[in-house]
Amino acid sequence: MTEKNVISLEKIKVACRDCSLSTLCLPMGLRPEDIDRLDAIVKRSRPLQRGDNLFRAGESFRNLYVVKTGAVKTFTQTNDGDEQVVGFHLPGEVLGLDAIQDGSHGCSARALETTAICELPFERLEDLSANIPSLQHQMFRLLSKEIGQEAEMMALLGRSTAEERVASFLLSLSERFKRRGFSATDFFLSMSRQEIGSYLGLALETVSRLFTRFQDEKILKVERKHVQILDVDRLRAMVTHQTSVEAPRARPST
Amino acid sequence: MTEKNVISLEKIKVACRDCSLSTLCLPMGLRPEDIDRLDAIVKRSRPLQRGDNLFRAGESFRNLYVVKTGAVKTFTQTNDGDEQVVGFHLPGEVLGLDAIQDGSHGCSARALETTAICELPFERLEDLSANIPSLQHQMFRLLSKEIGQEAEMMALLGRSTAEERVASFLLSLSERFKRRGFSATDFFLSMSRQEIGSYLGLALETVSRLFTRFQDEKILKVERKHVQILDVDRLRAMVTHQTSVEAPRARPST
DNA sequence: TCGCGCAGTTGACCCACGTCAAAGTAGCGA
DNA sequence: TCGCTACTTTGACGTGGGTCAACTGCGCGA
Repeated sequence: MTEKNVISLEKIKVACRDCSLSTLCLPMGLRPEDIDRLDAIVKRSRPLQRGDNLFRAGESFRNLYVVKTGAVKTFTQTNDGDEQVVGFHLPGEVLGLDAIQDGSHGCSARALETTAICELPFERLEDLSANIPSLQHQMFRLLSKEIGQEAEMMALLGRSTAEERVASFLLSLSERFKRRGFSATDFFLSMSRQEIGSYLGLALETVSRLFTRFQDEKILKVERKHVQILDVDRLRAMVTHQTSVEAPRARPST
Repeated sequence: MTEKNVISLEKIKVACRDCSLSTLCLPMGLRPEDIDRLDAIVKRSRPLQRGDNLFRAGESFRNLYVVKTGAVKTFTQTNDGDEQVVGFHLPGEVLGLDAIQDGSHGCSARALETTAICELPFERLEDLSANIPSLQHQMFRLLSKEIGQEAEMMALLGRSTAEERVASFLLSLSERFKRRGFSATDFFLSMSRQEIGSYLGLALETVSRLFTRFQDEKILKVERKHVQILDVDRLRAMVTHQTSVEAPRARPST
């Protein structure tokens, strides 16, 4: 409606082959002609505004969604009414994978800021996968990666202190921003302390206190949503309970 | 080596089409001729004894594994040395799904009791999937199901009290045994208190205390590994923080 | 059959974090 | 510009469950 939206609409109409996310997203590792076949089934709709739902828990499953720009949270409702954040999704990350199983979404997804989305009709994606071996392989990898990441998160929630959880969360964001070409040490949080706490299994006050403490200890500079990481090494050092398999010789001789 | 093992060896050589797990396992929903094609790539090796490793973290990924009889735990090492249990796997459940992504196993798998395994060479499974649409679909569902279950577990670890975790664990085992044709209310735990605690993010003492308390409250009868559930409804009532989406109208009017 | 060792139980203690409360602050609509 | 609301910070307090320690008892091997 505003001029800004018109500009966004132009921007999001980029084909997969020209998209800056192609090394992170589904097309990763596909041949150019296969990327075009994938591109042909992708729908690119109007961007979501902060607070808009992408889908709701219980809705029937038709599409996978990829974040193109912006950020999305996924969440469920607990029996006592309040929401449980299940994940945060940055550009290039896929949503809806848990819904393939029973044909309906197990969680809701809502934009944390203005967000552009690519929509992938799953039935057509399945057809295409059966015809493009490397796409099928890529799909399996994608699903497998999600399983591995969730297992890591389970380990974090099961074993770690509040300090480790917050440190781990910040490092995860930092690395994901970096891979997307943003600063690894200076970024804005699009989610509230409440949402971070819900995701990490902590009270929002605990998250706030840790941000303050990290700032006092010159590890971070925090001003509301704006975070600067001043000492990555000390953050890394906090994450001791992390599963030790995936990062062998992380610190060569330090 | 003993006569028992010889008998087991006979038993495990059952083809998929004759296997009692076929409604739980990968062949679910496949046409008989496709089941036979799947069966042709399945390897059935000698059973594992308690404590034997099926695979170790870091080993290169070749196969998916399905538990045929027995039970397996998957686990990682934490940086401070001790083990973190990631999952327990009963007959019909698939292991190794997280390894598809980067070609090596992110966790180790060890038999909790004498266990028979079906081995599925993943490359051949991929080829077959590309040729049998319903198998590809089944693979996607399988991976998706794992994602959904892990998300549920994350919610449990993030929000719940020790009581809820133990109740939830017992209900999960109960339902899984029931689907496999065993008693839902009378079963043996093949894992130690330590392992249960590690899985649930609790100290082993806390697990023990809760078993004792549930017994005092006539909800359970526990004698070491032998558990009898006396009052399922009260166990269910404890699991209040569970995500409310997947079980609508669980208690119609009660 | 005995004795060792490990799994499980139980008790005592205490601390990390949740809860409750209140004050400060940014952002937004009228 | 003001004032409302939602978010964040900070403090005070209580407690669930972790930790340490001692005891019990089953199961296995000699």
